[in-house]
Amino acid sequence: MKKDIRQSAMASELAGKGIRLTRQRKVLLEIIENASDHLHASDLLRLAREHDQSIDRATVYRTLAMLKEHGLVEELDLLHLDGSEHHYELKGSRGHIHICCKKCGRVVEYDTELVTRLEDEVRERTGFDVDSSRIEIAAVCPVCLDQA
Amino acid sequence: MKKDIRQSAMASELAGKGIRLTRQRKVLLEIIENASDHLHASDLLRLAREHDQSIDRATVYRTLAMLKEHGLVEELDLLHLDGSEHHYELKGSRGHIHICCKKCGRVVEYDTELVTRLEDEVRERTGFDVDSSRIEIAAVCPVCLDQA
DNA sequence: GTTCCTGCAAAGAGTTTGCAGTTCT
DNA sequence: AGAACTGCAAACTCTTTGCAGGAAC
Repeated sequence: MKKDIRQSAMASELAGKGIRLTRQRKVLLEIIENASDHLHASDLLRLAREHDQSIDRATVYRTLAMLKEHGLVEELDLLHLDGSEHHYELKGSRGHIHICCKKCGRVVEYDTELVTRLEDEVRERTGFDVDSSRIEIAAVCPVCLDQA
Repeated sequence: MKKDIRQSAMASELAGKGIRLTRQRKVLLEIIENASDHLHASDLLRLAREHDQSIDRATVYRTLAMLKEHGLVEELDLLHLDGSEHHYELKGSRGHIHICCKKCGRVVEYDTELVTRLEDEVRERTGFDVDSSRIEIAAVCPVCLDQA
């Protein structure tokens, strides 16, 4: 019993704004929702084409831009440790950090209450109305440390 | 009495590594050291050409890459709120946060002990050897808030 | 004098856009 | 029916590279 993409949080969010759920977008949303990694546009295009050969690069970029604009995905660049493409992930409620290994390229996520603390402190001390934050750390992972 | 660029921290750091201080690099280093803003490559090129018309784009990119490699400048992208160019700033000892106003594009820096706390926590809890961190916050500044 | 660095020009990655036709609601 | 969306192809922005000559140490 496969989950219908039309019932996902993303899709209903979009439906409410009069945004059409096309065949191509169904494929893309499904991939993004089930992705374990941080995809970039070319990953997404490749995966999408496994389902539908005709999906175009432009559609992928336009869909990502649309999702970003509606606050459903977040753009990362992971410190450009792996080329200069942008990576995308579902926007979650809790703020988290991306830790990128400079040697092997592995990216792990880390949750901490300090992110919220930081945002609160900025809000209080600077008067800026904080919308979102992006925290990326360049490091060397334990596995690579052992090999050094 | 103008400060000699050869005595700057950056220049002596480079001299120690056998890196040549060319006419072009003197101009670029001086601009970067005195910059109040976060420059991007095209800013830097434009400013450099006011001093020396013949400086080439490629030299600017190569110099920035060299400085980054030697840990003298840091690359930022400021959440791509203002196009997709990379911004650069002198690498300071203390970690700081960049807060970017989504309306007017203004970028302010904010220092807090929480950055160090965060890095320490990541080190302890994940076993990653933290090298550097980049924290960027999208927000609306007080001035723009008033106008809303 | 040798090695490193430069300008030039061309290529490369990643992304965006205009347009004519198609699909969604 | 009408607006929104798509594929295609071309354009565009930012950045990198090969090469032959020039400058720093």
